[in-house]
Amino acid sequence: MTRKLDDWHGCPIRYAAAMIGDRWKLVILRDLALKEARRYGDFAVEEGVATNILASRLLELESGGLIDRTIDPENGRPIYRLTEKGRDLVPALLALIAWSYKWDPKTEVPKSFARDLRRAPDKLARRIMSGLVEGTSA
Amino acid sequence: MTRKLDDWHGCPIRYAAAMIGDRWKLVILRDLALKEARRYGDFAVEEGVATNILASRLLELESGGLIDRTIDPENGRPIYRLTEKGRDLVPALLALIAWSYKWDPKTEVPKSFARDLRRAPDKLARRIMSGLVEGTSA
DNA sequence: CACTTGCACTTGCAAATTGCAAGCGCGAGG
DNA sequence: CCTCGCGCTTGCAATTTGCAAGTGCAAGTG
Repeated sequence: MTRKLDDWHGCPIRYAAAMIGDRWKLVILRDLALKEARRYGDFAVEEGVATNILASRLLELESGGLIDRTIDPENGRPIYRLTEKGRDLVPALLALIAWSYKWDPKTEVPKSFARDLRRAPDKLARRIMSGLVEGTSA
Repeated sequence: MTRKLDDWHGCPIRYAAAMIGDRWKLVILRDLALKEARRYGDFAVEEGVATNILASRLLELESGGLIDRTIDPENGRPIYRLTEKGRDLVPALLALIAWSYKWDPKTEVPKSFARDLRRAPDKLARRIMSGLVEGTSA
């Protein structure tokens, strides 16, 4: 986003910050990982992103290797998907969800989801991640 | 950071995005959680934050309840610490570290740390978190 | 085939945020 | 007192953001 973010390698948190340290990116990843969003118009709908920002974030995520943009042969329109690198963020996203569940007094995380998350986070993560691999959608 | 971030409650990822969805905040939290940074001048040193940005991020983290600013009676200068809410982010930070370890080709995460992280992440998280509770520093 | 529609962006511009450099206040040390 | 270091604050230029409107294109309609 600013000059030489390329240099933000090395330190793991700095690397993660460069890759996903932006509220729109987190929201887009959420939509891809947990809401089955695949099309441009599906992202950050509730939050109301400006379309130019959305476009630039998608580009950054793509060039960071977190998402993959392909064209749907059925209608010529783009389809966005998480790459393996992007899918690997699921455990981190779940950790954030667990945190928000605990600390956001207005949280909307369903109790059942929170329970699964607490009892067997790895299992839940694997289930979500495998559900995201090619062709297992919808 | 922009208008009505107060409304970013409810959805857990959106909440987390509002709280820590910013590269400087992640870096500051890293310094507090993993590098024993406590003073204004200790934060994001390698990354070179502008001091005005640092000041505003510290304020935001404080008003979000993630950190706590107190005055050191010894010398009248501020000391920053993670609150319980802030400490609870450690597992999420570790998940990000694990991810960066895997995907950053230039990662500087020590192998031994990565091994602990893989073998017993919860244990590592607990160790770090308990090391951060009042008075256990230095 | 011309015409409209829906989707995926792109563009222009004003407003907000960022980064940089310099300045300020204060407690400790000399 | 005077100076120094630390923890910010301020001013200002450069970017980035958000909003609104526009463009290109494929598919549907008559």
